[in-house]
Formats: sequence, C-alpha cells, structure tokens
Amino acid sequence: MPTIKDVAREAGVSVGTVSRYLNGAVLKEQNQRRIDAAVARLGYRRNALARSMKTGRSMLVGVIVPALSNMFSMRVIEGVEHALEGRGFSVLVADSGGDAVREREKVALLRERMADGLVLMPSGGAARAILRAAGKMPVALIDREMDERCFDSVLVKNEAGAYRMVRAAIADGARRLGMIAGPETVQTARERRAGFLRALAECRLAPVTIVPGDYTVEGGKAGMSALLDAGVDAVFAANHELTVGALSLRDPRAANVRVLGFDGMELGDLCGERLTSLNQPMEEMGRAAAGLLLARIERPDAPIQSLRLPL
Amino acid sequence: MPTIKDVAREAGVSVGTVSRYLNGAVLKEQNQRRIDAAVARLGYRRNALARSMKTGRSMLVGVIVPALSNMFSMRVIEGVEHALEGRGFSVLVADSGGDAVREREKVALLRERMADGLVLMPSGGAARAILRAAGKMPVALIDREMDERCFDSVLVKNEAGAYRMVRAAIADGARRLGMIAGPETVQTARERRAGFLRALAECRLAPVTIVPGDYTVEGGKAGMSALLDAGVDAVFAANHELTVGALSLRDPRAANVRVLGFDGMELGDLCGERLTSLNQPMEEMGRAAAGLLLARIERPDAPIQSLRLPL
DNA sequence: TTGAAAGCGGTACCAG
DNA sequence: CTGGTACCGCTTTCAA
Repeated sequence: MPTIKDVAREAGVSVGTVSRYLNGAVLKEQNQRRIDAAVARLGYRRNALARSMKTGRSMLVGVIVPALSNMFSMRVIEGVEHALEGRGFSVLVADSGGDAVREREKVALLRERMADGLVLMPSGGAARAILRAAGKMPVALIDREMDERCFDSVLVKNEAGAYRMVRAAIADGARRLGMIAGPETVQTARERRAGFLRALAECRLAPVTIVPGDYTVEGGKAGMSALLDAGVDAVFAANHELTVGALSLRDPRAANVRVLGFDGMELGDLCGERLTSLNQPMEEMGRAAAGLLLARIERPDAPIQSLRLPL
Repeated sequence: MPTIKDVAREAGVSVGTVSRYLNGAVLKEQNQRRIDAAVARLGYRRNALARSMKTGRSMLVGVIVPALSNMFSMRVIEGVEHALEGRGFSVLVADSGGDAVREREKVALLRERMADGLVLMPSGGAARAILRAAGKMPVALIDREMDERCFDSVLVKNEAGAYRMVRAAIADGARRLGMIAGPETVQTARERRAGFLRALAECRLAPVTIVPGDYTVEGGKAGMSALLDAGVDAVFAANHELTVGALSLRDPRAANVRVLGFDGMELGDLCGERLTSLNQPMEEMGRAAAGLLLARIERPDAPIQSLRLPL
C-alpha cells in the first residue's frame, strides 16, 4: 500500500503539498501533473483512518436497530445510507437484539470508533444510559422519543394515522373492532393504541378486545386467533409483523374479518380486499434521521428537533 | 475525550504500561488497580482509529449488496454481523444499486477505510475490476461465483434444489410448467433454470414457457400474467421478489395454478396451498461468508474455497 | 506556492 | 515488569 510519502517522493514534492492538492488546493500546473501521475502510477489511495485521526471526523455513522432482518429496520438503514453516501459517510450497522445492555455496548463501540453520529432505534427507555455511552456523539432516534428531550428524533403521526384508518373502517361498516397491540413499553405502540381508542370512542363504540402482541408474526397469529374467538369483524394490527401474523392465521372465520394493518406493505396485493394498510415512509424516516444527524454535527448546540412525518 | 496519556498520568504509570494492561498483560497488582481507577474516573475508552492505525487491522468488515431493502441482503448482513460481532468486528454496509461502477467505488472506499475484509454480492461479472479495487483486501462472494476462481464464495445448491422442487410438483400432478426466470447474466439464475429444465427433461416434459423476470416484484407479476395466458398449471419463480409478484397478480385463472417459489419465506402462510417454497438459509450464508473471510484474514494464501450449502 | 515538522492516540520495541 | 520512544499515515500550522 503506497502512502502519501511515496507519492511525494515519486512526484518530487513534499508530503504537505500532496496532501493539500488531494484536498482540493490548487498548485503549480507542473506539480499537479506530477502528483496526478505519481498517484496513478502507484495506485495510491489515501488512508481514511489516518485522515480521520487528524481531522477528528471519521465520516462514519452508526445505525443500531433491535433486529436487522426486519422490514422496518432495513428500510430505515437504506434511507440513512442513501442520504449519507453522497456526503462521503459510510454506515455501520449493529443489532442490539432488543436488549438494552447490548445496545449500550454497541453505542460505546461506535464511540470508540469515533463515529460522527448515530441513528438509534432504542430498545429500552434508559435515555441517561445512552447519553452516557454516546458521550459527545450526536444521536438521532427513529420511531421513538425519550422522556428527557435530549435527542433529535423522527416519528410518524401514529395516533392520527391509526385514528384515521380506524374511522374509515367504521365508516365502512365495522362495528366489532379488536386490536393486536404492541408492547406497552413502546411509545409508538401506545400512540397507535390511543388512536384506535379515540376513533372508537368518538363513534361511541367499545373495543371488543385489545390483545398484546409483542410485535412478532407469532404474536400476530395468536392475537388474531383470540380476536376471532371474541367475534370481531375488524382487527387493527399495530405493526408489520403483527399484520403478517394476523393475515396468515388459517381460520375460516378470518375470511369475513377485515384487517387494518400498520405497515402492511406489499401484503395488500397478496391478500386482496381483506387488508387495508397504512404504510410508514420508512426510507424517508431514515433519510430524515440522517438529515437531523448532519445538522447536529454541524451545529451541536442547535435546539433539539422532533420530526413527525405525515402518514 | 481522555486519552491513554491522561490515564497514564492519572495512574502514575507510563503509557506503555497502560496500553499493555488494556491489551491483556498482567502487571503489579497495585498498578492494575490504579489504572482501573483512572480509567473509571476519567471514563476513558480507547480510540479504535489510533489503534487500528498502529496494528494495521481496522476490525471492520464491509458488506456490499445490490439493494439494502431486500430480504436476502438483509438476512445475509444479519448473518455476517452475528458471526462477527463477538470477534470484535463491526459491519459496514453499502448499497451498489446493482451497478458495477458504483460497486467498484464502494469496494475502493472500503479499502480506503482499511476494512479487513469484504462480503460481496456482485452486480456484474468483472472479477478483475473488483480484484483491482480490493487490492489485498480479502473478498468473499455471496450467491455468486466468478469466472476466475479468485474469491471465496458461498452459494446454495441451486440446481439441485430447483430440480427437487420441480420433480415434486410433477409427481404431484403438474404437467404444464412455466418458469419466471432471473437474468441470464446471474449465475444462480442460470442454475435454477437448469434444475427446472432437468426435472422436466427427465419426466419427458417440455416447459410451456420460460419468461425472463429480472428479479423484481413487477417482473413476477408480468411473468405470471404471461404464463397464465400460456395456460400453465404450475409456475416456478426463481427468487423471492418474483414469487411475491407471481402470487400477488390478481387473476381468477391463478387460483388453480400452483406456484413454486424460491425464497417464498413466510408467504406460505399468507397464501396457503398455492405456494410451495424452497428457502435459502440466508443467515447461514452470511455466517459462512464471514467464516471464510476470517479464515482468509488469518491465512491469506490458503486455497480458494467455494461452499455450497444444502437446500 | 511550498517544505519542514509537530502532532492525532495508540502500540511495540528496547533498555533497564 | 516498567518507562521511554519511534512510528502508523495523514493534516496543518509556521516559515521561507
């Protein structure tokens, strides 16, 4: 691996000159040529590590999610990557497994690597711990806020979205509605639930049941099964996995039950009229988080922002 | 951010001593205590950049895929991450967009970052170009081999898998079979096609049609539509996206056509008996690729390996 | 415009 | 076992 020194020697100029040129400075025509030639001849590429070390910027951004192979995570990661790659940043991914301890470890690891920022989909709710592990490294939260307003964040209007979808279903004839909800500990899950309840309340309906669903396909199946037993005519599933689960339960009674899904995605095509779904703009959320991060890297002391994307 | 020097001063020992201790050496009890105390007091974390610079190992592994928001990519990335995180490596992801030029750029970028290795799902077939961009950085290919046997690789037994699934369908009564195939340029697509053809040939059947499908959901729909026109009774879709497309086409004639899908995943539950699917062990493939990479990092000159995982 | 040199934060070698 | 120090490859003053 040739270094900048080799290039300098080969071109007959000093390292400083090469460095400046490589960073955009203009120099005497002749020297430029020589350096270009030397770079080409040697196949020189600059060492990003050494560079980062001097500049203090690693051009690395981390993304920590509870699980990598999950529609939502993957789209968010894609959004972050697309928003950042043009700016010279690379994306480091890590999987917290939904565990707060591992999550903190990963955050600390990113700090050791001098990541310039971090997009986090937090597992737990320990803002202070994350803050400590992150140090001065900017953090943007996705799909979650934290009690203390100490991080930028991007979410969608969960309550309003859920409300609207449920209202539409009621307008469409649904009367016995049930919900497969996400974990109480998850803010967005609570918001979706709130939207569901408000829609019902405004129509003077009571929910048939709300079953907890832990955001897994299995949970969706189990929930659907329970709701069918309860005799619902419509089911609101609070996220993608629950929606998949609800739709994949094989039960003859399911045929007449409409499913309202959060992030049903392309499932609509597969299942036809049974499903109405509300899709979060996941990639957009990733892009937005990246944007918040960049902004904060520029101005660390700007006021905290919490974005609510429309649904 | 405190440095190792601060720790040394605080603990009243030399930097060398601190460094050694942090890397596992044993020293005088008293000094260990002092260092531990200093580290805790200062909240010291070592700088991975500086460390990498000296050791020449970045503990970074890149994964380049044609598209991040794709089940297969994500599972593979997950596998790589899980296999590597325990060993202290972090995973850098990049999206080539299926474009050979961008791909080479990303490879070069990873080299600039001194990545210790690279898992690549190549877009094109230009082994030489990749080799050049990668320099001495080890590369493990996923789901593809290259003409010159210059990279380790992990694939599944595509031909055999396709063959088996198609034979089973024929045994089950299928007689007019069609296929929505992947791009001719993609090795695995050719293998799956070969398996399909062999199964038919052995049963003295001719394929009704093979339509090209470019591995997208849209392609799957279009292909399915064409095959229905041709009057098939079974369709083999060569990857996940094509399978989704085939299944989601709304056409009454589709009801009696069985779909054989590569990587149908959880679609089976959603679509019931229409679908038979063969799922690649994606995460396992990622793990295997990571393993190959680690092995090669250890012994750069070991013979090239091409793994074929069973289906 | 250019060259020389001082680090960035570690590691590893060499004496002691 | 420990301290001192050269150096990894680059950027960035500071003079010339």
